[in-house]
Amino acid sequence: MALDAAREIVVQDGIQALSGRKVTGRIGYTIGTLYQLFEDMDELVERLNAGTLAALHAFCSENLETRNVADQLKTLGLRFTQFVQAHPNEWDAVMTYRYKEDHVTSDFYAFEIQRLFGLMEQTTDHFYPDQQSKDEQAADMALLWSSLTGIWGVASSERQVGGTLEQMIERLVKLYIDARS
Amino acid sequence: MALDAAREIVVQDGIQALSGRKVTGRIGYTIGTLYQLFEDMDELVERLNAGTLAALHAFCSENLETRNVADQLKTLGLRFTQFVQAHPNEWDAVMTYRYKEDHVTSDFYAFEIQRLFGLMEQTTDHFYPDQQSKDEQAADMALLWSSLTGIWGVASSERQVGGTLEQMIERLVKLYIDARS
DNA sequence: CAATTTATTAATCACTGCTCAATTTATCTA
DNA sequence: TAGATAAATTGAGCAGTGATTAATAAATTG
Repeated sequence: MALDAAREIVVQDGIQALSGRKVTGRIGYTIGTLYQLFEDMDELVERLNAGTLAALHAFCSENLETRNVADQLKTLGLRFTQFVQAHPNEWDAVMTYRYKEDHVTSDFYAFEIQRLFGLMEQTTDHFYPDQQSKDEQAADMALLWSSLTGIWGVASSERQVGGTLEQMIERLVKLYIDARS
Repeated sequence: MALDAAREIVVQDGIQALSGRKVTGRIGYTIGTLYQLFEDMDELVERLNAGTLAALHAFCSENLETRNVADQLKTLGLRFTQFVQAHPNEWDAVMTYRYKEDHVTSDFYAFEIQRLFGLMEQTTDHFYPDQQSKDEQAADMALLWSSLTGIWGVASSERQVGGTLEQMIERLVKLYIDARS
């Protein structure tokens, strides 16, 4: 219930509008109860964001393997764009929420990130045929993921430098394919 | 005085530790005075961050043109790394501070961003010889800048996926050069 | 000197995350 | 069923936050 309410608030008004009292108020409880459920707000948001990443993975991975290999990465980029545009505030929460200084990433969150990396690796395997180039691939995937998130940051700051989110992601994918083909 | 004090706080304890009362307390004033100087905290932080961007530009641009053209972009990437590592909290403030919903970017801030873009264009001009490819270049610069910021985000989340900041930026620059050569 | 303008204060408001003793509700046992 | 134990829930309270504003203090005028 708490997580559902939290997601509702984020979807409607963004992560900035999320507060513990709003969450509990929405489900007919008071603030104290929330801290029986979660250690702190960080944990609540981390669970919320893990759910968003799971939804992104589900959306990106459906029927992906049926496509021809060459276009899989482009499809992945396009689907990422579509998901983020369909869930702007939830994605904003994933990208911009700042955890406390001493926060350590939970396993369930790391799992979702890992799963997304796996999806990217799966679509780029043909660029890295031999086994010893797997480190190269991992580094490239990290680069692609970094760029993806960076592009979102710039594209969502409205100043419209560099074109739309879709255009920029398309450009990134093409740049990568040009360099690795 | 206020901006200096604010920078001190950010340098020492990070943007999360910045508050209006801390700033004014440090210079022997009280909170009310701060709102005579700045409309709100957004304006204070924006001026602070503009100063950081100006310092980055100064550091990146010195003696850059004396180097051979082919290595200028690599140098730029390396200097970015050095600056960010030397000023982690100030750069974190630039990257992670979230302005209010209705905040519009000030001219002095846009100027600093534009100046950095100019520096990048200057080092990549040889990839875009004819005039009609200038739009391509602008889009590529936005992509590079986006990726740079994204890399910082991933590299600074300590989980050390994808290597160090320096390694990832080097990889980005190489990828770009590979694709555009 | 007196009037006016400017600078500064500190109380106040509505929030936030978080804690914890007290209370209520639910479950289990004799 | 009655009583004891356990679990769930409350809400006041703390220490902060950004922002406002009437009152006060200081500086600058004519």
